Amino acid sequence: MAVTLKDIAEEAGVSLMTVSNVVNGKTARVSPATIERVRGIVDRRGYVANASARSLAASRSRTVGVLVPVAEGDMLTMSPHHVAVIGGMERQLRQAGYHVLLRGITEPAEVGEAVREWGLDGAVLLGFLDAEIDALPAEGGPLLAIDSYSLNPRATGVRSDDFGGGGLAARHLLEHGHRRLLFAGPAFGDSGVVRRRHDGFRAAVDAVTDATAEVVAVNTTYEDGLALGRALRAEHPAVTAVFATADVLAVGIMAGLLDAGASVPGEVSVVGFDDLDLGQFVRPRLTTVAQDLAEKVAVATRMLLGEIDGEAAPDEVELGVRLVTRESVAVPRAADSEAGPDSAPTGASR
Amino acid sequence: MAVTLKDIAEEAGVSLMTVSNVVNGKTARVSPATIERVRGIVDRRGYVANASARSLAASRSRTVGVLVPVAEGDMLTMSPHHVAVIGGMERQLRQAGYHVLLRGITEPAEVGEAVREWGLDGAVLLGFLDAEIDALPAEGGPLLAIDSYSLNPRATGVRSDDFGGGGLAARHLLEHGHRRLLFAGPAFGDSGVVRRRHDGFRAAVDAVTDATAEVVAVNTTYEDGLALGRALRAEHPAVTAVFATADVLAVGIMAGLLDAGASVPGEVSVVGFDDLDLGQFVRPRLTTVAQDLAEKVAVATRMLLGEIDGEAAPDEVELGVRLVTRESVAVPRAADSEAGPDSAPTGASR
DNA sequence: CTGAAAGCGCTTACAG
DNA sequence: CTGAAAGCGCTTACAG
Repeated sequence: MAVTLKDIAEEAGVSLMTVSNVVNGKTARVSPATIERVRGIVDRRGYVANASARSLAASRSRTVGVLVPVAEGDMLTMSPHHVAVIGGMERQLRQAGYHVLLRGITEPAEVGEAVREWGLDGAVLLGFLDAEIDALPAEGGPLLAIDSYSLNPRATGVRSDDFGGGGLAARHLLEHGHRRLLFAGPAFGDSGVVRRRHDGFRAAVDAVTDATAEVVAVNTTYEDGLALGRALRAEHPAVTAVFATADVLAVGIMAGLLDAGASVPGEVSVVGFDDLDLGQFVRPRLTTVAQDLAEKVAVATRMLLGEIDGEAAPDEVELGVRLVTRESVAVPRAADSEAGPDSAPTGASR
Repeated sequence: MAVTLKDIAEEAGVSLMTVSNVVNGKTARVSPATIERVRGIVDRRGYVANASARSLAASRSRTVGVLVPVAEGDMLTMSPHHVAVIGGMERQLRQAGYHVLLRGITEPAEVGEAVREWGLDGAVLLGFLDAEIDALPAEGGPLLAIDSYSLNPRATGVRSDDFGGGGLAARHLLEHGHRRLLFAGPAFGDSGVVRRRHDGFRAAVDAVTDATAEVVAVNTTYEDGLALGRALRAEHPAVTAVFATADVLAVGIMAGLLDAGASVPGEVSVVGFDDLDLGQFVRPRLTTVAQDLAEKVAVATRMLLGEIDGEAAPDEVELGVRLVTRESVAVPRAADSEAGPDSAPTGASR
C-alpha cells in the first residue's frame, strides 16, 4: 500500500506525531535538524497524506462542494458563465489547499446530505433559485450562492449589480434615440436577478418622458430567442430596441430578426447580458453588459474561505458591471428621420 | 454533531455492525424486522454515512477524480465538449453511488498524488496530451482518458472515430466538387486526435485523382480562425473548401472570410468538427462532424466503473461519428461553371 | 441472524 | 523539543 505517516516515522526514528507536525508545517515545535531529516524522507518516499484519515481525525475536510441543481435523472449542465466561475474558484481553492467536490443536486435536502456526508467545510451554490436557497436550513457550514438574492443568512450571495446593469442597457439604447423598448427575459417574480435587471431597466426608461418599455417572457435559450426575433416585428411593430437578460438569448433574437428580414442594428438594436465569447462570434457583434468574472471569482473564494475560518461574511456582495459596446446597437431609422439629430447618441454611454 | 452509526445502533438496540449492514444493503444476513426498524430510525434521524470514515475503513473511496491539466497558477478551463462529458458522467456516477472530485493538474506527478491522497477508485483524464498520459506510471487505479490515443495500458481511451470523421468531411466536400482543399488544425505529430483526423481527410482526398489538400497549422481558437479566414483568399487563392478540426476554429474562419468579403459557402465552403451549439448560432449554420456525446459518456462511465470492479477493459474504445449537414458547404463557383453538373453532389453523404 | 474486536491513517489534547 | 494515548466513524473478517 501507500506509504503512511508510520512508515516515515519509523524510518526517521521519531514519533508519528512529530512527522505529522512537520508535514503540517507546525514547525515551531520541532528542531530544525528533525524537520530537515523528516522532510527528506517524505520527499524521497513520495508521502501524501490520506485525506480521509485526515478529515476524520481533524473533523475538517478541506473540501468544498460545488453544488448544481439537476432535474431528477438528468445530467448536470452548467452555463459557460458557471463553468468559468468553477474553473476560477478551483484554482484559488487548490492554491489554498482545498479540494473541490462536484455534485448535482436533485432536491434541496441533498445539499445538507452532501455537506454531512463529506464533512464539507463549505459549499458553492451555482444556479439555484432564490426560493430554494431560502428554504435551506440555516444551520450547517457556510454557503456561497453565486448570483443569488436569497435572504438565507447562511448563504452569502455574490452577484453583479443587476439593477445597474439593466440601467446601463436602457440608457445606452435611450441615448441612441430609441423610445419603444422591449425587455426580454425569463418570467420573474418579486425578486431575483431578472427582477433586478428589469427594475433597473424600467427605472431608466421611466426617466425619459416619451419612452416606454414592454416586457416579454421567454426562456433563456437560443431557440426561444430565435422564435421571438422572428415574430418581433409582427407582434411588436413599434419596438426598435431589445434588451435580453442573457447573451444566448440576445444572439437568438438577432438571428431571428435576420431570418425575418429585419436588419440588426438597422431596424432593431439588441443588447445582451453576460459578455460570453459567443457575443464576439456572431455578426453583428453583440453589445452587452459585462460582469467582471475575475473579480467575482476572487471575491467569492475569499468570502467562502474567510467564513470557513470563522470570519463573519456580509450577507451579500455586489460586483460592478460595465457596458461593452460592439455592433448591435444603432440609431433607430425612425428617430433618424423623424426626430432629427437631437436624438442621436449623446456621447459616452453613462 | 451529526448522527452516527452508534447513535442509530443504540436507539435500535442492536449492534453497530448490524446497522452498518442494513445501511449498506447487506440485507441477506439481517432479519426483516430488524431491517425495517433500523431503516425507520435511519430515515427519521436523517443518518448519512461519513464518507471519510467509510473510505478509510473500506479502503475504497467510491470517488472518481476528474483531472484536467492547467498551466501553473492558471485557472482550470474546460471546452464545452469537456463540460458536457463531465456533466454526463457526473450523473451516471452519482446514480451508481460514486462521487466526483474535480481537480486541476499542474504537472503529471500530481495525478498520482491526487489518486493516493483521496484513495480515488479511478480517474477521468480530460484534455491531456497523449505524451503526458504515456508518461504516467502504469501502476495505480484505472484511468479513463477522453479523446486519447495514449498507449499507456493503465488508461483506456474513449474517443471518436477521428480518422472516419476526417474522411466524412473530405468526401462531403469532394462530392460537392471541391478539388483544392485546406486542412486547418493545431500542429500535430505522429499520433493523436488531430493526426487521425488529418490522415482520414488526406486518405479521402488522395482517392480522388485531381484533388489536393494543403495543411495549415493554427491554434484551436476563434481568433486564430478569424485571422486565417481573413488571409485565406490571399494566401491560398486556389482553395475553395476548408475542414477545421474544431467548431470554434471553423466559426472563426467563416467570420474571417466574411470580413474579407468572401461569401460562405458561395466562394469558400467550411466544415467543422464537434457539433457544438455554437455551430447553429452563426450564419451560415455550420456543417460539421458530430460525435455522439451521450454514447461517449455512457461508454466512458461503464468502462471506468467496470474496471473499478475488476473487469478487464479494452485499451481503447472508438465511437461512431456522423456528418451534420447545414449551410456552410456548397458547390464551388469554379466547379459550377467549369466542371459542369458532373461534379455536383452525388446525393446523400452517407 | 447478530455481535465483539481490531484496525483503516490521521490529529488532538495532554504530558513530560 | 518530543511522545504515548485516545479517538474520529466506519468496515472487515471472524465467532457464535
